[in-house]
Amino acid sequence: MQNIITNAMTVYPQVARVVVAVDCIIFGFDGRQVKLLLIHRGFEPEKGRWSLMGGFVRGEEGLDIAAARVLKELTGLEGVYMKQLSTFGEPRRDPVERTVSVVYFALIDINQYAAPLSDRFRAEWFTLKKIPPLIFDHREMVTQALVRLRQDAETQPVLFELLPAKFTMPQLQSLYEGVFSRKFDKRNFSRKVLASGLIVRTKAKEKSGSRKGAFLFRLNKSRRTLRPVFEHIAN
Amino acid sequence: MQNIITNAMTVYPQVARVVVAVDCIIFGFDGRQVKLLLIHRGFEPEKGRWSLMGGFVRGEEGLDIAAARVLKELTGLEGVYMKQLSTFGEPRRDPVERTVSVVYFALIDINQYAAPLSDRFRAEWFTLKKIPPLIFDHREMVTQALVRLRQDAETQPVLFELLPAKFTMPQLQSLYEGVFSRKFDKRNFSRKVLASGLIVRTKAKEKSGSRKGAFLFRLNKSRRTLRPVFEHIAN
DNA sequence: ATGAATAATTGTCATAATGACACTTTATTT
DNA sequence: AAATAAAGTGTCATTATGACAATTATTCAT
Repeated sequence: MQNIITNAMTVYPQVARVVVAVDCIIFGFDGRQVKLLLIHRGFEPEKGRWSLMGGFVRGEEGLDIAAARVLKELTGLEGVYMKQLSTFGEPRRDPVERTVSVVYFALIDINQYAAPLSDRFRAEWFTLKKIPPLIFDHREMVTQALVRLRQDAETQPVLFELLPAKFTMPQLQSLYEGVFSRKFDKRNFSRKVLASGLIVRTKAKEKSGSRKGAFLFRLNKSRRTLRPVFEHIAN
Repeated sequence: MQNIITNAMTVYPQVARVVVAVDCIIFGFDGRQVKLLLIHRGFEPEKGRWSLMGGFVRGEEGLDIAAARVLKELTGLEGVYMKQLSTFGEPRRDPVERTVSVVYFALIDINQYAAPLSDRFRAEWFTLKKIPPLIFDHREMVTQALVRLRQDAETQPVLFELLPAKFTMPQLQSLYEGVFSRKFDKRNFSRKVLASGLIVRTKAKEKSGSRKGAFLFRLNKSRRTLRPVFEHIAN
């Protein structure tokens, strides 16, 4: 494997070169609440303060790859599907040196990923209402991610990423309520979700957390977008 | 004004530094069709081929600022509101040197901005169906921008950015049809748009392009999102 | 065994939004 | 005055929505 920049290659003259970083925002759902994963930053400046999972992009590494690597290194999480959110590049956002940061975000089912997070990593989950002060512009990143998450969730069935393969209707509703910070009527909620044809009821029941037990649902194999696609101007 | 990186400042050791660029995608509407603005690239490699408006971010310059400057330099356009789309950073996307490009996009009313584009710039408008081959990954950037534009237009009244202050109902419908690449029923279309309360009919008529003439509409002063916000899961 | 307690599940009705559909109006041109 | 071209407008059947509360299934306590 060779270095991509060899002596023979032309390079753009007179152009500033800067450090490029990635930051990862991981939202999780534990069946009750939507949470955000944070770590204690491991190096100066701001060492020890709460931070998103971030790191520098390496020479021969694409952005998506870098984000996956950084997440793995700092939390042990692997195979998490992350989407690019936005890029932050104010000249002084990082006091050490100009750093442009590409932000990724993902949704996961906390219970599914509980194991890797355990010991050697100092990552912790925070509910959205109790996010501690974060370094740099990380708080702004999270705010933007939430806006985007809600926007996406309005038009696409993305929130199912946060659930286990089988889930109950009350869990699904809590999830939506958590993400949108509001309550829904349970009769209307289930009517609407079922009408979408996206989920199917199984025969099994989940029997913890309630005396009666709740039926488990799963995603319909033939996943589609909710309603052929939402268009406020249609036909 | 000082340089932000002084000798006294610590810098991150062992970290790769790369060129950061911005590329601008400008969508326009001329009353009939949605179009894309392109220029002949002015430097090697790929000099002379069609390209988005791009340039390098300077040392002390934020990303938004850089995008506005680059657009101005290459097209003369000023005061265009651009939104960040996404960042492209595959290691070999630019064959000269690794370059991470932050992509911005905007919507404008072509007629309003006709003047600045005129002579000394070699920018040209292309209909979406006749986009020529573009350099690097610019075609992919445009594709993503269109997806995003449609997504945004489904939930927010963004398309009005593409229209002059006063516009006719048939123009508005053409715009939506152009962006979504489909036809709408004019009765249902106007019913729906009017029901949103977003636009108001004026007494004036636009009398070119039709014998009868068409009433002019304007945006309602009290702009809101179309319907309090679209939620596929609500209440 | 019985009853109390807890959370899940389910239905109605009035109103609003949607989609399919075609004729009338207005002003110009011939 | 008639033809033409595009703009403007109405109905109806179907579906989606939002507001609303009683019933069911199970466990726990007595």
